[in-house]
Amino acid sequence: MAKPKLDDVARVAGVSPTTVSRVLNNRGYISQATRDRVQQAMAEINYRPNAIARSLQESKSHVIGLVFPSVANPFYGELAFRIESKLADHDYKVVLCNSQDHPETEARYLDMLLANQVDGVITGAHSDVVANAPYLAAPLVTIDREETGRYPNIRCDNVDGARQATRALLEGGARRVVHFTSRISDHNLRQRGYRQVIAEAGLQPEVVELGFDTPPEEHRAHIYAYLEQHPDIDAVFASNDSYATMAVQWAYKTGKAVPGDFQVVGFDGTPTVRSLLPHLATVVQPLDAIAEQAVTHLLRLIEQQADPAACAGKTEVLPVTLHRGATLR
Amino acid sequence: MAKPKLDDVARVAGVSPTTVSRVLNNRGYISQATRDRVQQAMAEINYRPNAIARSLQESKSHVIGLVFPSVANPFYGELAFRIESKLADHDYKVVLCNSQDHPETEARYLDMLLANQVDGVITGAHSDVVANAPYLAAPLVTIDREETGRYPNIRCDNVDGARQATRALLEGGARRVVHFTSRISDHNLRQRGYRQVIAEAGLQPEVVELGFDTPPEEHRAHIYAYLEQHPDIDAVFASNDSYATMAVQWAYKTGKAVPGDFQVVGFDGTPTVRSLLPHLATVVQPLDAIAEQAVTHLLRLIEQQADPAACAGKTEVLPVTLHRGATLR
DNA sequence: ATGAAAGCGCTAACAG
DNA sequence: CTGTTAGCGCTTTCAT
Repeated sequence: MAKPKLDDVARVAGVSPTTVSRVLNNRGYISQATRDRVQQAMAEINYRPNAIARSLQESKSHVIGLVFPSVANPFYGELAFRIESKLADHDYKVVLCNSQDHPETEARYLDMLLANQVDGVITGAHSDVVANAPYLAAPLVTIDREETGRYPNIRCDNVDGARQATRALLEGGARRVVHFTSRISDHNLRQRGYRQVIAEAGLQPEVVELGFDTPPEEHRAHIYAYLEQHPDIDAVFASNDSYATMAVQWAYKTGKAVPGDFQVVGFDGTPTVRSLLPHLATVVQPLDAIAEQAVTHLLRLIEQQADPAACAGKTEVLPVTLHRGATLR
Repeated sequence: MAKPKLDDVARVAGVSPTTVSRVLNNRGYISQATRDRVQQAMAEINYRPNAIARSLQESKSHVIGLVFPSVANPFYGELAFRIESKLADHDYKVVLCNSQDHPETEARYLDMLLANQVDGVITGAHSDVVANAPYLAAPLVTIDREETGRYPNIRCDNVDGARQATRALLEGGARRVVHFTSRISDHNLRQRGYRQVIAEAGLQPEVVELGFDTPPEEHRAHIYAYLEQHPDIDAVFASNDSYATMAVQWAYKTGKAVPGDFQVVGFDGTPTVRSLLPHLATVVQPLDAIAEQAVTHLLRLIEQQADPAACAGKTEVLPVTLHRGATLR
């Protein structure tokens, strides 16, 4: 037989649909007797309310869209896990979207999410489509981006992290520190921190761009080749732990002593990477705080219907910590 | 102003809602002139169909529930990424659920998903709630479980992987191979493969249970303590790469030569781990094939309304490959 | 080729 | 305390 609906419960219990709805939502006055009869009827026919019909009625889906480059990347995987868990505590579901940093993919996902009447969106995508979309129908919070002036942004203190990392390398005696990054940009805050400290030390910055959507093995080849060609580089500050690990592996392969001859610091420091590679020095992002803030901000926007314009450019910058591991002198 | 609805388009275009619906879905006959007028009206008021209303009407949500222990774990993160991408190609959305292997959490998620009228469920959860639920309203496919007899299961060849790993350790000269696993069980196929090869070699199996929902650092402590107390262990077969890495780290710390004095093989071999730790020997699961099969099976169940009973116990066992790395002699 | 009316499953006025 | 009625936004008979 077909799925029982509210009307079926009403019929079995011998009451009106309204009454059933009332006991379901615990609204209004109902006699204990009726309540019991209704509940019994529900149990009897194994009734489950249809959330879609409800959503249509209240024009609220209780769904949040999560747009990330890819949860295959532990940084986003960890974040997605935390965000989903926290949202679940508030009875929100999460629709997962892996944009792979393709602008068109991102745009398609955004469209899809809006068509699905999501109550909000959290995005950590790199491309600019989502974060620069004109004001959306749903509240949106971005993670780890430069300010857009449009949507709130939650991120760690990238400049400070980069400064700490670079300074630590110099204090360890590095004379030539290269910075590997995905994309060169003046807005890139990790790059900015690196450049600051390098300049303060009277050195020349050396930033190598590895590209976003190229496969990991190309990054590796690029890193190896660069280090090969510049043998007097004695330190690497990488904009993520994957690049950092590749640099360390190159050093091992080449027979360089780490951190004796060659120091490395990465960025992100997810639990996954720190457990797998405890010796890797890295700037640790406060994943939990980021997730917490993103969720809190979004829910505030959704629930108290805070004025989006007011929260527009709001940014939350969370502190990082340097994990010194054993690739730093 | 409020979101434009289909009726608004109809009014602007000077036609009936039915006609608008027709051009929207490309159904029935409509004159080119009308079609154009309607499309223009849509563009004019920036109309987007409401997917929720549609879902209610067609009683089909185009949503798949994905229940995993946690996408913070690269194995599930990678799988989630692939599954979501493949489902997106077929216009299905994914609702993400991290059950953390808590049976009650899993049960709650399942309830939620059914209330939300998902068209199907894919689960890789360890606990038995989902996989042993009585026949559900929606098709369900499980990943990496023993057969339930109820739902189709997609998995890699755990027995073969374990056999290959254990055999490789023995061929490398190991005399005492311990197996670290999450949970001891006769149904555990990796354990079974290990025991088979150990028995064939006339040795005693040695299986250590580390527990599922304990934090990683407890696993590490447990592994270190066990190895400390049994100094003549010269090889480890771990049921995942996290345990394997811990064993390797213990060996480094203790000054044992790897693989000279101490060999290690893990399991899973996700791209993440292989990139971070290329030297770790591990049984590589065919992630892409697993995702592909899971999606294909599920869509088949959903779309051609294949008889669930027919597909019930169906299992798909995919081949693994041993990555020898450098922790294996 | 187009429209009127009914209904997907539920909730919210408004009565009583 | 409970029921009647209308409607969320869309699709779908059934007419015309």
